[in-house]
Amino acid sequence: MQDEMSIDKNSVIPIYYQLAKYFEKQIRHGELKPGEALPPEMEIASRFGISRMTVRRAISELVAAGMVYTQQGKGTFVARPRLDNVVFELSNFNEEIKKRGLNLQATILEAKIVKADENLKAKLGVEFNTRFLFFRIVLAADGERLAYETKYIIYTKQKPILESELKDPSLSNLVAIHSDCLPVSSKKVLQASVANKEEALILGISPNAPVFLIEQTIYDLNGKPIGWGKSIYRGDRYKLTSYDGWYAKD
Amino acid sequence: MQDEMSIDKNSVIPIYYQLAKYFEKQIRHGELKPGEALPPEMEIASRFGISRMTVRRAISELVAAGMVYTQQGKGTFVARPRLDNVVFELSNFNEEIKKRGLNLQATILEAKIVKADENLKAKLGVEFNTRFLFFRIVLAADGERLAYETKYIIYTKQKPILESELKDPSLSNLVAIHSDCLPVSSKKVLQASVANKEEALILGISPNAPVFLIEQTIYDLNGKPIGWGKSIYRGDRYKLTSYDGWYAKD
DNA sequence: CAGTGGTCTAGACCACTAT
DNA sequence: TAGTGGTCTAGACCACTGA
Repeated sequence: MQDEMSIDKNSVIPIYYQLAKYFEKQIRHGELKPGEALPPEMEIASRFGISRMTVRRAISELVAAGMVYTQQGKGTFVARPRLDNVVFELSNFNEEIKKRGLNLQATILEAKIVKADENLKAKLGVEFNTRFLFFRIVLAADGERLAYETKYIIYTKQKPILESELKDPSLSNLVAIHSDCLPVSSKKVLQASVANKEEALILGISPNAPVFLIEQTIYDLNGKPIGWGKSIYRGDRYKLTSYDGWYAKD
Repeated sequence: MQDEMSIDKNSVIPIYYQLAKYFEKQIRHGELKPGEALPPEMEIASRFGISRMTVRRAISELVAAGMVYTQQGKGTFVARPRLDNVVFELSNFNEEIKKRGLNLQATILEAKIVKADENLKAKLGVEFNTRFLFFRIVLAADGERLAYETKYIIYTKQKPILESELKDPSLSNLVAIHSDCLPVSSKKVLQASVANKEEALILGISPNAPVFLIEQTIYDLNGKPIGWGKSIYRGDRYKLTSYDGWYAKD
């Protein structure tokens, strides 16, 4: 029982962090198995000679990581990893490309100010005459065209539009710059689809080739839609990956 | 200035929770804008007549929600909502269908014990003679076939396989039941694809119709793969939705 | 009832930031 | 140097659980 040696109270590393890592290691090594209880908080505190609040801080880290759960009046128990929550992360396109060391290129096909038409009115529920910044861009990495994006952004300020702004395909930034609205939430819908003729031509793939279709709507503080976009990603060049359970993060 | 009225110290609702909601409301109503500072912790504590630790607990809730961030030595500031992290959640297929009030049906097409072939050996890196439980199922809702799944699960126990077990298409449960390994992490890769002839026939769609293809690998504590599965979802019946930013959760 | 986790206090010292 | 957030303590009382 050299538990106490695992915690250095004079270290620059916080005690709660050392303690959390100590239990995390026990769990990862199988010394504490799912369903088993951790020692009571007071026992941990006295065993390591630290305060109960510090123990609780450590446990709250493990709770946040999904490795343990607490039950009032009963104790703290090792959780069973949940692997059935499918969470796919698609990092920002720009960042993703740059991370791979590729040369990102954004080509603006069209950019203009438009008034809401029937289609947009239905999608966003805006008044008929609302003005929008509309543009279409193609994203390419090392000369290969990968994505085609069509976007509408509410346009309330009179600020001129800089070409460089359009090359960062982040809807929320553009909304922040060109409207008085503050974008606070966003809904995206991802579908599997096949390229139509226009998309196939623009992306240099054959019609009916598989693509990801992402529709994004951006909302302000009041839940009012203030931007809409559609993105087509080449299915043969793009994958979404999801890691869950107790991923390592040491 | 009736701030103090917003906190009821005798309520059953914890003070830190009331305080967090108080600031959340200020932020949502635009009284505190992105970039602006919250009052110093000590000032909040004395203004509401509570302890600084309780204030910190409240702020940590807001930090976890992504609504504020702290900077040591400077202060606590309202965050700008991040809307560019695309995170698609696909809840467990069973739960999703049941939530919609549909009648879920799982049909087992095939189920047997197999030894690892070259393909599986390459994918999972296991020894040649490892035995696997192999099965294929079709998932349908109200008579309509929606998904087709092929799964391999390491089979170390001699337990008989119950038909009902196979009807819950959760890989991790099956691994837990039929192997000595503890599944702790999972990797899933989602692709846009088109149905091949076999898949089209089984799902009752036309060949080359768009589908989601999800490959899942399950790992044990040591990072050793202990299960693999491939799922085909009808693209015309399945969408993934992502909400981010400051979503409401009152 | 004893034992557990949940909340809260009133201090303390520290590291970091700005002036 | 003054002001901020980060960590930690040694208590306290509460709500919930199970024997």
